[in-house]
Amino acid sequence: MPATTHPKNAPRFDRTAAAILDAAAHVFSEQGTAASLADVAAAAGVSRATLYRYYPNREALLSALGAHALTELANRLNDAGLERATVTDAIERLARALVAVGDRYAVLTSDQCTPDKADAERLLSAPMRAVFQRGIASGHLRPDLTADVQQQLFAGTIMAAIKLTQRHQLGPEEASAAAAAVFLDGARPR
Amino acid sequence: MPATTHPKNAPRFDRTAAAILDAAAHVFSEQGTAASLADVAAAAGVSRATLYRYYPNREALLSALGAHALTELANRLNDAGLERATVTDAIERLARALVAVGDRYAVLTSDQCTPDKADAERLLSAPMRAVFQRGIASGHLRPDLTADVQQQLFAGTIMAAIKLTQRHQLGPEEASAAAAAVFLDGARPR
DNA sequence: TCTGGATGAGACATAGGTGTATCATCTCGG
DNA sequence: CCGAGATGATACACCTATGTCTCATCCAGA
Repeated sequence: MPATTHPKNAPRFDRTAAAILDAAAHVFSEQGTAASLADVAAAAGVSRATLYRYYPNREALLSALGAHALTELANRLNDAGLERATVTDAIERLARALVAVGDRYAVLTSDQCTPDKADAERLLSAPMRAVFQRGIASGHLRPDLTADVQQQLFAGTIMAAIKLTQRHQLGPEEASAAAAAVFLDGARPR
Repeated sequence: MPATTHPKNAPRFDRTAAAILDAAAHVFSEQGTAASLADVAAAAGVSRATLYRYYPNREALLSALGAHALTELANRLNDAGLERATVTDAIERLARALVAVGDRYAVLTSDQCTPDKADAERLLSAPMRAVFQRGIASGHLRPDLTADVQQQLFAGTIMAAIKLTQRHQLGPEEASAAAAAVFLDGARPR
């Protein structure tokens, strides 16, 4: 029973909850997480009172949104089978997954609004770090830079790719491919 | 007469103005541009009333800060002599300049607070774009990605480098070097 | 030393967001 | 068809930040 979609026949409660969450993702990614909850409610086609019935305060909404983003991303990373793939492949899949999810949740990374920091570490940071560490150990990634540093630089490239998609300069596919290509091989032709 | 430093013998007016601007850069880069002006005043060692005497409202302060960042960056880019250098050298100098200035003004990029968009274009975007366009034309940069796209990806790498310095994981020198190295040659060893 | 400009402290009105509560209305499922 | 739960509209108190104003004080330069 996939909970990722929002079927019409789902209980009304779940549907409005999801609608609010979607609206929050949309509004926050455009105006920043400081946007008024009134705007979120309006974007969800719901009164302000209803929003507060589902999420008693801003923190709860932000936290729920973070949890939603986290599980969606974790699912994609699971499906990607990072540990069974080449380091190169793993990084390309990582790029695809992060860009696909990130264009709606990128704002959440700047504000520390992770529902549970341990979950984020376990579901995101750890698998990613594993890829970079494996890459360095196997000689597929440069040994002169820490796994952590390379991960940060990769993240920066991904954020740029997300911006490119948000400005409609590139589709998600091309953007993630460009990011992975430049990160792996550089902007200089071989 | 370099205006970049704040000499003790400068008129008191200029000194406090600069102190407020410095404090604003510091506070905003830590708490985001939505931080309270009371916090900025406190960080500047100045009363709230005084801050308002110098900058009548938040927008004026933000605008002045943007102008300050812009001129500082423009000076560095001028000194870098980008057009007289190799594309590779130009990119490395670009990285150094952006990281050196950016760790205090990075916040300003997310919020559109540029004093004058035309100035930003003329002083920053244009020189940078020139480097990337020249690189593609001369075969020093990959031809399969637009100059604009490569510039965005480079910017993302720079933002990551700035974060690395802010977290004290790397010094500004190492961070900009790492960013330039990965951007130019990729994370994969040759 | 004297004085004018700069400052700090604080009061003040305003605006906007937040979270709570109430009540009438709607709507969907049994 | 009917009723319980969901919703919308609205009012409310509260808080925080903003921008303005006044007045006493301070300090540097003439």
